Amino acid sequence: MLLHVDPAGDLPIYEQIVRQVKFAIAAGALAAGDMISSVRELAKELAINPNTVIRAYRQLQDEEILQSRRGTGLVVGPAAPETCRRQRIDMIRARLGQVLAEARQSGLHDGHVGRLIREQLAIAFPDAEDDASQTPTQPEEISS
Amino acid sequence: MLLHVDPAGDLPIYEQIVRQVKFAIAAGALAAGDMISSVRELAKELAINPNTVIRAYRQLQDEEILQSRRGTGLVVGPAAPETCRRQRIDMIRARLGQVLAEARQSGLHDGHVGRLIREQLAIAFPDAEDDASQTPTQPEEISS
Amino acid sequence: MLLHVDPAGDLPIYEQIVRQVKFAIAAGALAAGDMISSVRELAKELAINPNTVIRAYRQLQDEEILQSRRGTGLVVGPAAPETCRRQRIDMIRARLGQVLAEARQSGLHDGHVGRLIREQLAIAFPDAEDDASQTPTQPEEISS
Amino acid sequence: MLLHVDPAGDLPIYEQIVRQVKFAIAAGALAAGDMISSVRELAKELAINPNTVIRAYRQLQDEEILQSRRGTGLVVGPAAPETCRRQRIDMIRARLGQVLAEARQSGLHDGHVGRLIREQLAIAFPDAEDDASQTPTQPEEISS
DNA sequence: GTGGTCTAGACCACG
DNA sequence: GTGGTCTAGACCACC
Repeated sequence: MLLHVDPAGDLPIYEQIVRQVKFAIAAGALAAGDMISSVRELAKELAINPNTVIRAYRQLQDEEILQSRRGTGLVVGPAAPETCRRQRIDMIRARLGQVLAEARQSGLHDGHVGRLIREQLAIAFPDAEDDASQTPTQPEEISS
Repeated sequence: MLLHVDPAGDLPIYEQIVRQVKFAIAAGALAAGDMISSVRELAKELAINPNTVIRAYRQLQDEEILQSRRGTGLVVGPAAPETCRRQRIDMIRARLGQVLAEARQSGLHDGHVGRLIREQLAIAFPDAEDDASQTPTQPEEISS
Repeated sequence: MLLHVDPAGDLPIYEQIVRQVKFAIAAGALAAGDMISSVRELAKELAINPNTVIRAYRQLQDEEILQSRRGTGLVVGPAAPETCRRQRIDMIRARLGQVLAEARQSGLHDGHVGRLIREQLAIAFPDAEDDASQTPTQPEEISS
Repeated sequence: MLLHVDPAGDLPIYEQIVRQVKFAIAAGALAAGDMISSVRELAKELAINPNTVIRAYRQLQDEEILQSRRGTGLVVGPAAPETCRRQRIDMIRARLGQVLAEARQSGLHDGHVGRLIREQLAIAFPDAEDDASQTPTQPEEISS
């Protein structure tokens, strides 16, 4: 399992693990029934304490993303792929909603927000031919 | 000053105050030179610990958004409106960038993201005629 | 908060805490909005490690039984009483179903099972006038 | 031998085997002197580790439910049927006592509990005309 | 004072 | 080998 954590990030390490496992499942890198890295393995790989991994795995079990096979290890649950794909959408939607609501609350006009979105979209998805804004907008200054 | 605080929210209370004051200034609800609620007043109004208000005001002073006027109280600094407007843009831009980066990392295609953006934009800015996507997009289902 | 744990019991200590808190809420000893013993307090009271209490409290938070008020402590969530009362019923129902199913699977006749039930019922509810069943009780709804 | 094991269940696999063998003997499906599946056979049939079967069989030998017949395999011991029938009663009694005690501890009234019992009884023993209790049965000995 | 995160290490049951 | 529980103690942010 190829995952990476940043001990100095704003999210707790265990949360970073939880999210990355979910992303891996959502993206299909882990399928239902697959075994996941053992606690000790992952702890060594990430150079963190096993308890931190245990905590992440436990949360995933509580959400029924992982299932414990006693004495054997943890496997991806049957409903996990669908759950993870759904959660991913919901999370993005919620966070988009938050930031847009804040944008409005702070007095920003829709025009400004649209420009900001196109700008960031172009950074995040450079390969896509600017899909949300196929109008020939000249890259004007984005000011207050 | 009409601000509202959620003690169960994900952000610290003092941070919520800081942001809302900045938003109020950016939106023009508070102008340079205006006086701001006293610590005791605001603490009572929001039913929170005065120390929390003090901490928020102190941070605003450190950023030169507020200025102490001896014997009178705190007033909005002369450069505050411009500062707040600039910060607001930077913040929205940064958060948009974050959420879009995560969307990509989680394996979402640009098409999905575009739909989600238009969806949330329509919620946050219901009056604007859907500005970031002036193409005649059919309102298809947004699924996985 | 009057709770008691048995470190030698079959259930983990943290689980015992979780259940007893739920029982206390279901029974009305703790109402929505009430603050709960602090982690350190309870840990000292029960002579166990604070981490064990934290784990129990965290699980209760995950189930939205408790809510965290940053810097203040944990309070009983608004929906907790109803949730706990419902869970209590569901748990008893499930365990009854299990043991009865096992009784049948092991070849026990309904007559035997009936006798065992009356016997244990008389022990658990000695004050109730005999077993709860030979009266022609109208089959009302089984609710909270 | 028709037994079934759930690797994700709450009981250890070896315990599940032990119980099911005992149940089969108590119910008469296995009689004294009958041979039992070999370790390898059962392990293959259940798709589990032979060590797990060994552990289950060993426990059954320790309880003198099974006896080793040199060069032949394991057979059901002479006293096994009676032992299993007795244990079955004791187990059901104990578990009933537990769940009823918990019901009381959680603040449930005897009326609720009575209803729950009748409800689950009707599910577990659908053929018996309602619950076994409203007949004035003389409290005979509870034997096999 | 409060909860929250992380580390370190012991001990156990299970397969 | 696997996960699970518990202890001990450090450090942090928040109120």
